[in-house]
Amino acid sequence: MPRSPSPEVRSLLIDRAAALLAQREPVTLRSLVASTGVSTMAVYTYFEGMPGLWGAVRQEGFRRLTDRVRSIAPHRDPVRHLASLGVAYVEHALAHPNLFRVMFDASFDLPDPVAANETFSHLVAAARRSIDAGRFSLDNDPADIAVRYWADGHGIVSLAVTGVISVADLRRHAPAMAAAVFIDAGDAPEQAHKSVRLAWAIPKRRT
Amino acid sequence: MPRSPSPEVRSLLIDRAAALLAQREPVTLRSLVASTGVSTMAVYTYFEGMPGLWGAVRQEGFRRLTDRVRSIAPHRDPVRHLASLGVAYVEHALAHPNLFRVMFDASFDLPDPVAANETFSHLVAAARRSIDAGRFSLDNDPADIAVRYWADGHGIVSLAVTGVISVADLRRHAPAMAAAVFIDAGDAPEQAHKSVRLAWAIPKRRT
DNA sequence: AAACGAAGCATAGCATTGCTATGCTTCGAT
DNA sequence: ATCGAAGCATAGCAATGCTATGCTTCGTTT
Repeated sequence: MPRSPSPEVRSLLIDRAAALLAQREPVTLRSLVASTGVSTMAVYTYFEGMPGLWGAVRQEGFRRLTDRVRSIAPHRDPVRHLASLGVAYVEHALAHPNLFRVMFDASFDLPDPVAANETFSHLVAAARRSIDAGRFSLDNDPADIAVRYWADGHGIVSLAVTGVISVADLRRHAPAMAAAVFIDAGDAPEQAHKSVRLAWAIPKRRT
Repeated sequence: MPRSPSPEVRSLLIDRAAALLAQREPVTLRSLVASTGVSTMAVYTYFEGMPGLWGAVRQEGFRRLTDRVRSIAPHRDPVRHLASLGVAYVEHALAHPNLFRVMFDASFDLPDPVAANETFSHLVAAARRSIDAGRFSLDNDPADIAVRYWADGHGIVSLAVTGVISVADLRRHAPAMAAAVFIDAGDAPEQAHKSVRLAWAIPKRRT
């Protein structure tokens, strides 16, 4: 049998790619392996080439987002919890803007729909709890609310990450937009605004 | 004095880049000039390199969007007009998905904030008319409504273009999301839904 | 009208990119 | 102890964006 592959090398390369990305340095085959001790062939052994590496980096981005989302303790106010998920999404994108771009870079033909699924399922679950708690109307499909809420946050974040609007505008508009989605889902305006305000007031991680 | 530069070559290259993009073929320096009769140096004469070309392609994308937006005759119902602008945005992105991606590709350090301004000003104007007509609350800032409406549409379109959601889901959610923004701005729910429904019912251009 | 010269731009060659070919090394199975 | 499949280092390939160089063009000048 062969020499066993070391998962360490794999995550080493992914981490280095993420680091280069964060430093705004070009992520090339040779810059990746530089100062890692491994040769360029490792990228082909573990990722079958650069596109495969990008796919892995993308998954890593979703994994970090998922970690962040999982770290949010469910709140007794399900709408506040849902709002907190949106905060996590925004903070993740602002903390890792280049990683965020790679995550949604459509130049991959591998749509990799699984990567985002866990995050999405958290949204759906929170939406369902909000319905069950009587905050959202019973005729809502939790998945529909989740899609709209996601699209909502994704849009304002994307515009900020691409520089079309400022981060200050993002922070100004995002809470109001979230509240609008919740109100549209049937929540009472005052309750929606309160839940959103509390969710956004929590101090954010810098990671 | 020199040989005068020909704007024809400039737009020829931009159009060819857009065409390659639409055909999902790689846009490289040499593939650009192939079968155009000009040499690779033309790209440096007119665009100072590939990044400059990408910037020009991006502007071209916004120019086409602006053309589409300008072609929308103002409606006596200002909210319906505003909704139609959103429809144009969605149809533009679906008709030219790769161009849409380049338009919002943040790998350019040139934010080129002017490019999107005309489209944005149309949104602001329609929002202002909606306020003046009494459809939206007087305490709204038209620019705020415009930003939120844009972010709203941009988000759902981006998720569709990157393959996270289907185009069918896009068409299902986009009208409801638009209506939610309008209702949040103060419009009566029934009127908002009616204006949106009529705007989306108009047959779309294929361009 | 003839000469000048600045700018367009065609050709050729450069460093860097992702990738492949090749062979050495490692290490579990027999 | 031997074999062989897999890891992986080295070297070299075509393609990329870019630069250097010089020819061509054509408005300006006298």
